[in-house]
Amino acid sequence: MRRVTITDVAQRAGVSKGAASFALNGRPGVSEATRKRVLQTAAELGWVRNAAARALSDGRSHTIGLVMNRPPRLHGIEPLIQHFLEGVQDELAAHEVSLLIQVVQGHEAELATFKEWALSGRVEGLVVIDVRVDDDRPRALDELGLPVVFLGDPRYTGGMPSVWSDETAAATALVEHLAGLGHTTIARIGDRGLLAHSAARNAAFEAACVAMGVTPVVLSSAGTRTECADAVRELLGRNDHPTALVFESDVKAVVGMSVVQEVGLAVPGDVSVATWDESGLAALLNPPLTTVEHDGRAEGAQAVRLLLDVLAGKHGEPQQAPMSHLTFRRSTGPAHAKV
Amino acid sequence: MRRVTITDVAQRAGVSKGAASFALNGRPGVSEATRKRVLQTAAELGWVRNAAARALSDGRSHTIGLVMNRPPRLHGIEPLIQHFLEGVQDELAAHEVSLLIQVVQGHEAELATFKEWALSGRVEGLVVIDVRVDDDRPRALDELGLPVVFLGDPRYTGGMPSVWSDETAAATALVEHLAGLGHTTIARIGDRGLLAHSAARNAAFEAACVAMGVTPVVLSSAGTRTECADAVRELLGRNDHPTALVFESDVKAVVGMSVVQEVGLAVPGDVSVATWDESGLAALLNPPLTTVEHDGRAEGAQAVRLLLDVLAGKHGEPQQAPMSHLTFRRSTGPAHAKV
DNA sequence: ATACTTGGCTAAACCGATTCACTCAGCGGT
DNA sequence: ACCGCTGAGTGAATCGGTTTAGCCAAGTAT
Repeated sequence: MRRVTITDVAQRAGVSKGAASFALNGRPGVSEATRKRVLQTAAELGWVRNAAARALSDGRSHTIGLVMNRPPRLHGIEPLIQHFLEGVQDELAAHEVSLLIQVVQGHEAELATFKEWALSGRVEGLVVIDVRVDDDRPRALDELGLPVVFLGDPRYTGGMPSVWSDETAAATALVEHLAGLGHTTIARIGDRGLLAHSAARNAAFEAACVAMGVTPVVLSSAGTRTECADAVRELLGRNDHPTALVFESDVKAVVGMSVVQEVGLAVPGDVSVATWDESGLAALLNPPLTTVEHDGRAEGAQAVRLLLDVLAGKHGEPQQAPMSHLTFRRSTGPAHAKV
Repeated sequence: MRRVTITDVAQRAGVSKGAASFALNGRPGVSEATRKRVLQTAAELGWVRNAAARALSDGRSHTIGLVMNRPPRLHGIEPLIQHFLEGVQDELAAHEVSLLIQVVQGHEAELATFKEWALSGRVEGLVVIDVRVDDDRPRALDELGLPVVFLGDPRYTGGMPSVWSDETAAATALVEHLAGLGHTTIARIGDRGLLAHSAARNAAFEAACVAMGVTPVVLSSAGTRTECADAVRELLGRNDHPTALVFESDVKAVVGMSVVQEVGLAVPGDVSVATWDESGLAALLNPPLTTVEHDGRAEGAQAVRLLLDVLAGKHGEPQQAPMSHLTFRRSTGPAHAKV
């Protein structure tokens, strides 16, 4: 059984191909009566627009791209990405745009994908994640002329359109909470590789500590879970080790807490633990974790809205994502060992 | 700057459009000298084949699809899926085929996506994951006539092409290990919703227990992490509670171990713990987890190879994935409480 | 009554590739 | 010298839409 084309619909409805196209795309040029008739015959015949033909003729692929360049075997897809993708798809579906995802390994492969996509016209725009502080993708993409929205601080994207979150408020609230519990040395175990959001959290954390008069220890060497474990082991081996640990993600917090146990310390008795980027695990652990949560789904939707605006020719200023939110749980408690 | 088309390349190389196409696609019909000249000019001009035009003219989209219908807010993308996607992409990249991913919520939305893709010609074939024991997608896809490879036991796919793993060997080895340690009641906390691979594991686990003379307790109600925690809490509250717990994934094992601690029991002192589907977390926990691992990446690549075979007109029998592998770690130990 | 607009529609060009039906030159065989 | 054959290459049709130029009838202004 042959596929139904717009010509079939037009014939059956007794109009020309062009008129059918107008009707099916909601443009002026046909009477309401005709439009209705065309739409109905299309439905009857089960017509679905051929994606390739449309892309070829209107010069737009109606597809946006996303490259996941996450070092293999290091971190799994941290759970955040799923919520993010859900938000992306929700928003795209509402506008009948598809998402092309490419999983690559390595920076070069990522840039090559961008170039191929741009030149083959496969995507009209990109959402770029995992912005780094020394990121060269903004420049590369600017050269390619491919519309793009970054997920990260505009400071690192050359002012190109982006969605980012100011972590100051959450970091301050978290540090205030811990300082209030009597902690005087607090460590943050961040990612390796200087991801922009990680760097922003580092800075916000450090500033908050200084403001509260506590000593910050900031580690940015824990990209992998193994490195995270090693970092915590080293931290806790110090003489005056920190009495509170703040992690970059809940999975890393799990790893960190294992190390705490392993060296014979208790949470929160000896060491308090908190984390960013929680994924539904925090409340179920023992003890439940204090977390800074942000809404990955909302960010995904927001990024797509911004990208679609840019594609529609609007300006596309960087936008701030919804504020992160702090939830207190039992993993943080009074520091009694010292003070 | 206009995009470079094949016409540009043909003109510059002094041949017809048709000849250029032959040359660029490695088909007979042009001399070696001409082919080389065309390829070189294409490279010089930076020509990249327009995806839409090619799809339209040769009637193939050179794209396969994958729908992720994972209930939102329940489990995150369990880590396995990332390795799987990596394998998929590796294999696809080698054949210049793209991957279209759609994240949907709900069964209806998934079927609608299949239909839309089939009718719009957006994808040539599908990889379908998370096969359930009562899955109606095989029938639906058969009706649509869309080539597909399932990731799951062929019993549940109506014999359509699939990649699946026989869990018998791994389950037997695991149960033998635990029985050898003196455990006489062993529980398996599986997923809700009767995923085919989960059911297969249940069955293999149960059979192995019977063969070894130990009492199996099989729960299939722990789809979400919360449900998993509740299930474990209930299990450990029983009079003669199981002394060994086997989980469906490492993240669930983490949740389960929290509950074990919470009720004042120790791992592996009072309760042994093991898990399937590990994602790099198992070795880092305290204690490190005994695991049944399988190679998601290899499975992804294998599924794509099979699908490409099917698309090439070959027959496509169900295939077995590489065997799972058992790794012993400290989370499993002797059962001394009873026996 | 004539000219000018406007709404509704048609016919044809076009997007950029692939593919098919041919032509043409050169070659070998008889 | 003629015939057929083969390999190289051309030109046009084609895929299924979108879009543009233009036509016609009805309505409005003059």
